[in-house]
Amino acid sequence: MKLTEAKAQFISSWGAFGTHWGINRTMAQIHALLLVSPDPITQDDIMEQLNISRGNVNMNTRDLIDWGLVDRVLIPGERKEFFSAEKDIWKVATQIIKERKKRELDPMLKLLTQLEKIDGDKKDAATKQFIDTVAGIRKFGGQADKMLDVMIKADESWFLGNILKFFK
Amino acid sequence: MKLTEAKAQFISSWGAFGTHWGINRTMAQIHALLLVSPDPITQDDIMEQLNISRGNVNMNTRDLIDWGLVDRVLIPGERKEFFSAEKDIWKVATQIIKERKKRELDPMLKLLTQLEKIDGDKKDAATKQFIDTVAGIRKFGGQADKMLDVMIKADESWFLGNILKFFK
DNA sequence: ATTAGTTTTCAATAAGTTTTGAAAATTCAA
DNA sequence: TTGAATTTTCAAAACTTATTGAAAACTAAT
Repeated sequence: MKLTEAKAQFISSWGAFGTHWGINRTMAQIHALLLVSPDPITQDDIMEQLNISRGNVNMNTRDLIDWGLVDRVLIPGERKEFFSAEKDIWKVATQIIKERKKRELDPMLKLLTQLEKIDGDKKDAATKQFIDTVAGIRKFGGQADKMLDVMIKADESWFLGNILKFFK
Repeated sequence: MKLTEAKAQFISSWGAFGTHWGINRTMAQIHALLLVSPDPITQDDIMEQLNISRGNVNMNTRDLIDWGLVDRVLIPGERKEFFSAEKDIWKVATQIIKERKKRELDPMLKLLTQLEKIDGDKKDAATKQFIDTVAGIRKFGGQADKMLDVMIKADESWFLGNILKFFK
């Protein structure tokens, strides 16, 4: 397989992969393109390589920047803005975990804590079932939350070194 | 807050939550409804409680069954089919992990392994960058894969007990 | 201050996904 | 068998989300 073909394959698969994770196809493709580009590239480069409109590139690069996965780069003497992606996959992963935790897990845990406080007879089967289910999810979520916090703070080599010992 | 209100809130939030994870709103809502129902319920119950069509209930319960999250239950003397969800959240989580690993992670790792084998001059910046990026993702994915395998096989109390010691 | 280059916005539209509902298929009891 | 109850299917419709492209806003050089 040649480089050009491999890049196209990677970009397309990364895009499809992203859709399973609530990330839109184009955003994931732009991210993939930046991941395999050795140097920063412009809006026009992205438009041309992925065959998408300027507006689309603009919106999706902005989202990628909000996610902390892409940076604007200013190149001296150049009028246009350039974009580059963090290429260390550990940093990419921890950044995504950090954001999704903040946007999804934390609010869900807050809600579950509220829902556990319902008034009602704890002897009633429906009430008991509800409280048990909600409490179970909340406890599990709380453990996941703690675990992810440690992951975010950890350093890759420490983490992988230890996780392998743990999961011997 | 009263039970009915809390259930509605839970179902609606679980549905919204699901959309961030590539699961459609209705499927997540049906799952939520089953999670908080003490006894198995029928298609008609689901239709009525969530205000959705028979076809929709049918398709989404089938998907939930494919995911291994919901079971058909036969109640002696009843003509209709009943549905019930696994309520142990650890089992729910490991089941989801197992399925997503099979459907997404495993094929992605297979592809990345292929892409690393491209022909081309390893001295060329673009080629080198590509191979490095792909190899980085593949290695990281491989570790995640191993870790998830252990989780799937583990028992909840063992896992949470140890993970807390690990992440002291 | 003007202008050419560049980025951003956003209403219109296109594309994609979910839902409906009625017909077809299936199941089961008599 | 027959037929009533139930489940399944799937084309059409409704809804949701993503994309375009042209106008507006911004930026920097002259």
